[in-house]
Amino acid sequence: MLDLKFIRENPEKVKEAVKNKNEKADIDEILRLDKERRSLLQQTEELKAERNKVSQEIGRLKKAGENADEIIARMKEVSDKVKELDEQVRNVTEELNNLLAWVPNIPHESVPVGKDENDNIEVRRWLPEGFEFEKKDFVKDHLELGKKLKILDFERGAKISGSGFAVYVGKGATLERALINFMLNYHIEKHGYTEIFPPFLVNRESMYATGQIPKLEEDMYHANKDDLFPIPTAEVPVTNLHRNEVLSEDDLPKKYVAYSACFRREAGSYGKESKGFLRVHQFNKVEMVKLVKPESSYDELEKITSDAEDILKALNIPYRVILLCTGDLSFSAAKCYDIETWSPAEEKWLEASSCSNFEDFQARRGNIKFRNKETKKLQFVHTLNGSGLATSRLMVSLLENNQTPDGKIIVPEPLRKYTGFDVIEP
RNA sequence: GGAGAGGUGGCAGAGUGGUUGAAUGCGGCGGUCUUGAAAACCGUUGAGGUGUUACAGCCUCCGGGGGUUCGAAUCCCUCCCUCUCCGCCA
Repeated sequence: MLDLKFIRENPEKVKEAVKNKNEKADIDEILRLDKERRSLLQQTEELKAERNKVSQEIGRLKKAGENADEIIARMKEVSDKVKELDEQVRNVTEELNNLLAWVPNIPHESVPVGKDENDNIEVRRWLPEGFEFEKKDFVKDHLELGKKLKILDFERGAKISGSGFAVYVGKGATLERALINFMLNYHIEKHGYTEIFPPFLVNRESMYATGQIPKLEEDMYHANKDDLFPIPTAEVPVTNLHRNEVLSEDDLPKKYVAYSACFRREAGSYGKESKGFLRVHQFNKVEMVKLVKPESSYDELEKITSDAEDILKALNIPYRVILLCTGDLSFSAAKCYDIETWSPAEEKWLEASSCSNFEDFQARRGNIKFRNKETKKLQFVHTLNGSGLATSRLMVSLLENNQTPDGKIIVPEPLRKYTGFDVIEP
């Protein structure tokens, strides 16, 4: 959520952000409601001030045993009027908040203005030694590999749950688990994150705070009876750990890493991009979340991105880092890097990580503050998160890049102590 | 699922209709003392909104929402949450 005061004072900036992000929040209507609300507020507050004053006077009169019937009758009228105005204020405020919930965060000045993913900018790429883009004859895609090696079973996933659900079998399951453990331990030991194992179901307030609601509500699963949402990412429960809290400045930055399954309806997305692991309704992800002081959030964004990259370097997987343009930037983010890994079979880059700075957008929605030692004032923290990383797309690159001409998969060295085997063969 | 207790400021904890935005303690901040620190002592210390060049002023907030009343932390309704005991259960 943006500060209403900021919108009031910088309507053009906000409108530009809405336009550049391909959103459609009605800023003029917000300004109109804001004006109306403040005017109503002024009227009620004046009446309330009078009521408070006279009510005290009534108290004094009664204590002195004097008659106050006449004043009480007059105050009854004032009170009724206040009630009427309060009702109006309530309605206008609700309408205002509903609109405000649809105003996206403003992109950082370093974010290129653009329409869609075609305007994103590649900032760097990293390739293993001796890597070649040219497709080799023996290369199979992850579906074929998964089937031949009996480690992935999408047919049975579809049977028991529906399309877009994977079953990991045997060494495939072990490899998945190894990846998760490897990534968690790496971030804990080498990057100093604190591990969180969060609930996978969260309430509506949590979904609102991180910005999934209202805009993306249709993409979320929902347990109707209890109004709980299966999390689309561990970002939601972990960022919400400190919702409605005042943190000490000494506690910042907070650095958390969490494994979770992630659940997404992916409503309306189908076609080419959806085969096998490229788009699934449930996948595993190790997520990093940081709560930091505002002045350091952009340095922290670079760090969180490089923390994610370290995993890929350790696993020797080719990747590139993309700076998203305004049109491709998510609703809540001010700046975001995507990390894409190479799929030799698809011959394209697959998004495996997204590292974002939300500045105080989520913190304002979730009311996450800290006490600034210097100014002694309360201030919103800045929140960031980055996938470190999502296993599904990573698994595609991992299998495809480590396959041998005779159809085996060589397990990357760092994973072996977690898998207990070096190779997967038919 | 059943029975009971409770949700008050950063924390603990008083307060049951009229100068209570809220006693007291802890914590925080500032100071005195000290070579320095601790202890002790003194002072100070909630948030949001509106408004102002800046102050001031005013309004709201005692889990959320609604109601009664001239006036609500205090009374009523409703929802949520936490804890204890019992039951069921991976």
